Amino acid sequence: MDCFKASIPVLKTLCDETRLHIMSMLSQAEMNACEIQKAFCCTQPTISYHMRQLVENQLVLARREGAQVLYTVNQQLWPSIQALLTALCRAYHHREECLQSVAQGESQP
Amino acid sequence: MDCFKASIPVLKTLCDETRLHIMSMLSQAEMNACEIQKAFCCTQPTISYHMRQLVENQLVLARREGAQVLYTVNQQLWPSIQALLTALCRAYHHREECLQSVAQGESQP
DNA sequence: AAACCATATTGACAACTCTCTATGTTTAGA
DNA sequence: TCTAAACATAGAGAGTTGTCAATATGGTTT
Repeated sequence: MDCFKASIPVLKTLCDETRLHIMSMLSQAEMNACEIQKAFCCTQPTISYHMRQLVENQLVLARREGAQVLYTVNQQLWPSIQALLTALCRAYHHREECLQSVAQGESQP
Repeated sequence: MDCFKASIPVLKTLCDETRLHIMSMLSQAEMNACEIQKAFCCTQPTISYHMRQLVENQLVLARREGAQVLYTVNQQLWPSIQALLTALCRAYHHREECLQSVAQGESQP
């Protein structure tokens, strides 16, 4: 009940499309902000802003290496997060399929 | 990657303290909006607004019974959600304990 | 029908979020 | 030491969110 309150900052951080995309990129490989930015059509300060959110809320770890900062997902949290995201997307797509079937006049399985 | 995009509406819905509290109440028992409201110090329209978000985003199911509307958590999604919330809170509290230990000059386990 | 209870909708407003431009800081190499 | 690359910060503006008071709707009971 009151316990769940502690998870709000993480949920707030996750529910942005850009940050979610960054998370999925970082789950594949360690990257610096410059590489990350190339996947988006937004400015460098915007990416910097999102990286700050992700790091401050423990979703991503950062380590300096020379002039760059290398980012990785926090492996302590990522498996649980990924599990939920996968479940949500599965549920979503299942529902879409059902709606389509209905629209086409098929009977639902 | 692109899949996760579908989960954003659900995450946005979850990341509000009031709605999260409502979810945890509904996970214990079916309730109507009136009962839910008693647990909060906000107006009826505000609860109505939150219930709409929860229902529209499939987190909660609603069924009319006479004058009232009875709400339940969507059991298809709740287990995955609860698992993440629990994991996040566990991680959070573990971190808090560590910070406390450091503050007290103890050695971390 | 009238009064009442439960819920929904509308419009307004303060607070917050995300994005940008402009500028600052840090590090590496010429 | 100068320059360039990578990243951070500050301030401003548009859009979104959560809340409220006022009002409307739907169902029940008298």
